[in-house]
Amino acid sequence: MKTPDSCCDLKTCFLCRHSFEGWMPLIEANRENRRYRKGERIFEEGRPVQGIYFLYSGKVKVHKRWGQEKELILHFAKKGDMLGFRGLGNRQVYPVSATALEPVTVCFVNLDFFENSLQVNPQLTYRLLKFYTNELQEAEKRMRNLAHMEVKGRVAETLLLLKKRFGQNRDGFLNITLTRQDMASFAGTTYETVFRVMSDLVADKLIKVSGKKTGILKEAQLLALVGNE
Amino acid sequence: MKTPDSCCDLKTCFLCRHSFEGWMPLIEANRENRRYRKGERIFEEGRPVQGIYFLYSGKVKVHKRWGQEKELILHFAKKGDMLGFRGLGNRQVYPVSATALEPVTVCFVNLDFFENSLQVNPQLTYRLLKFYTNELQEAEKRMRNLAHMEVKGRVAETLLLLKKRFGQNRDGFLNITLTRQDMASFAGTTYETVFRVMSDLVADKLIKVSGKKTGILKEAQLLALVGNE
DNA sequence: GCAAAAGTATGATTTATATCATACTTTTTT
DNA sequence: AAAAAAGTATGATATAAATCATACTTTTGC
Repeated sequence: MKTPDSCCDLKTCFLCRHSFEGWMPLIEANRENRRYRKGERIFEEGRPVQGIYFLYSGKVKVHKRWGQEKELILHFAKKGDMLGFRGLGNRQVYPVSATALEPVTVCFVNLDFFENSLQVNPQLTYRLLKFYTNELQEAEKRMRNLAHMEVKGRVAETLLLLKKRFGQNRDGFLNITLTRQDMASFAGTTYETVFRVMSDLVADKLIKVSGKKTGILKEAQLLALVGNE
Repeated sequence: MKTPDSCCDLKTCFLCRHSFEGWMPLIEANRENRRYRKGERIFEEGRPVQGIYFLYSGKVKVHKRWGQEKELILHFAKKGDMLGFRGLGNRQVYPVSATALEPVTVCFVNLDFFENSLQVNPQLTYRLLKFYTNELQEAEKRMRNLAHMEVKGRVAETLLLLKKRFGQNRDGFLNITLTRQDMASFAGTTYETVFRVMSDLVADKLIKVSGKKTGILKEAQLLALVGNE
């Protein structure tokens, strides 16, 4: 059942990296491995916070609902990322959902244990604080972009972010395949518009598309579309 | 020079509230009172982070540039609020600017001292972490709204937020007056559109406007415009 | 393995909202 | 106190992007 990189080694996750040595046995005692199939919810917006998840394999989207129909994807998570930390605030419900984009394995620790870990490991709290600051900066930058940048720029930005986060393989395709709908939900637009913008980008040879794979050809020119940061 | 509520009393600010007793003399030694006139910059996006500010009087807008012309206002700060904390991340530059909307007094502590305070006061770090979590939740909620909510809803939401943050006086007017441009920059739209939407709201008797004062008449109906959260 | 559901591709149409233009008023600066 | 700058008010026009409509393809569930 346990494969080397789909299970906690007590060394790589954020919690383990920033807790003091003596705390490890407790982490080991409190962690729990979980698996999810593609499309499965890891946690759901509005539900009470259960705990924090550390992603060991597979990719996950973190998203927030609007009405019945629409959603905004806030984050694409990969191996090594933390999930559920957005729920640590005063309201003890998840403000977002997380859904597996592929088969996923996580290490789960419940909220009480995580809170205890914070109390006992000041460095963990401090590191997490720094992490949050960066998240907040990112969020507010994207917020401004949603308010003022036009769709083409936002799609270009999305592609660049995907390359940065997931990289491209030797064929020059992104190491992640998303539906147009997910691309749209991240860029804050509709899937038809994503389709049109990407057609333009293909025509201009800034990107290539083959089936559901997308590759970035001219990063600099995409960056130019994003404009002044 | 020192008036009772425009100067640090070593009790009310976030730093003082969450530091242990013995740390107070150091805070006292390291704090610095500063004043700004209306329209003056407290700190500027892109500049190296100097430190953290605690607002003692006056109102402040926190905003982020887009290109030459446009900006998005992220936050309206008032007495008791912290400023500059968005700059605590890895990049040691302010990701936003802060501008006084009225005459302002702040208590300033430099970055090194604030970082030391975090190291020495785990409870301060923990409290700040909780604070950030809530900020991140707020930011991501607004992000989703900018992506999917229509302008009328965003303006309604802005008015409700202003009431919640600043309250209304006995005449039923908000305790803050903003230019249409600032309203627009917060709602992520143009000042002409804000004007039109507010005209509608006045016509429907949901709000009242007198000169530059705005009052909310029917909160429930404004909330309905915002729609499902 | 087949049916149902989800996703893709595209053109036509509509609509919300930005932009432009202009006149007037208030505030700030000198 | 006068001049300049910033903000307000409003209508006309333009446009980016959403919505609608339809056909086709791929994936998923039973």
